[in-house]
Amino acid sequence: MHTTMFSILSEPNRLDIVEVLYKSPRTVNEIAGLLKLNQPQTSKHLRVLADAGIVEATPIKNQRMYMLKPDKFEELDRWLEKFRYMWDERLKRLERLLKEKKEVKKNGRK
Amino acid sequence: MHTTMFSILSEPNRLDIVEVLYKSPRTVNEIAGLLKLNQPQTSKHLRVLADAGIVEATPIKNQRMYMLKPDKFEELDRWLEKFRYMWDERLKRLERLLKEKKEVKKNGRK
DNA sequence: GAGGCATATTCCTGTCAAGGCATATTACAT
DNA sequence: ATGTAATATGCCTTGACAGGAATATGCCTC
Repeated sequence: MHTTMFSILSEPNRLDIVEVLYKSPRTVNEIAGLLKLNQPQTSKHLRVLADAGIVEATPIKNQRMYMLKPDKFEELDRWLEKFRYMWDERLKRLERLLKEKKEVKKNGRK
Repeated sequence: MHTTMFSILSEPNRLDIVEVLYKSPRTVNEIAGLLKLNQPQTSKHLRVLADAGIVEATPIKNQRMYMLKPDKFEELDRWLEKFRYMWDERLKRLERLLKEKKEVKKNGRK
């Protein structure tokens, strides 16, 4: 279900975290510092993100390095694929082409 | 901001509405019927979707025909673009290629 | 193994948004 | 103009969830 992905990213701070991690992996305190969040809330958001598989952590020394996991984004991308027909010009051209062919057929039958 | 798009689609019934409208435009009652929602909540959800520009209605007789608007989906798609590097194999191949070129350069300098 | 950072968890509180139900509005037909 | 079907809005209650502050846990270093 995509609703979980959506609801998780609908929280502005979490979206910001994703935008930060998209540039490079970060520790909790780095994230908190960059986004001016308190450490506890940062940890909480990261927990939510991690539970959803959007993010993963690898321990390094005393700290935890968080980074994005591709899977959920890929999933979302595949879902969006369905709607691409609405604006994809190549597809529109294809449609026009098919229409023309139909016309030709019609005229041919006359 | 994409948070609005996300928060709107995080509501399961609204996502369902989008999935229905993706197949074809529908009137309010049709949607309510298909998804077994009460008419008032359906109207409310449609209002939210319309206010966000995800959906638009055209009056036809006594009813309102709702359909998807491409813009927001396109926007979302462009946003996702940024993350595509994470799984897109073509890009990974490209990266490898660039790396190889670097190596060649290095060796050439020796 | 004690002290010190880095991170995680808990409890509390307030806010916000969805559902249910009643009702209002609009557009059409006659 | 009045009745009627289609849709929209208002009000209320309830549940979910984010932030704040305090505290707990984990993991190094010495």
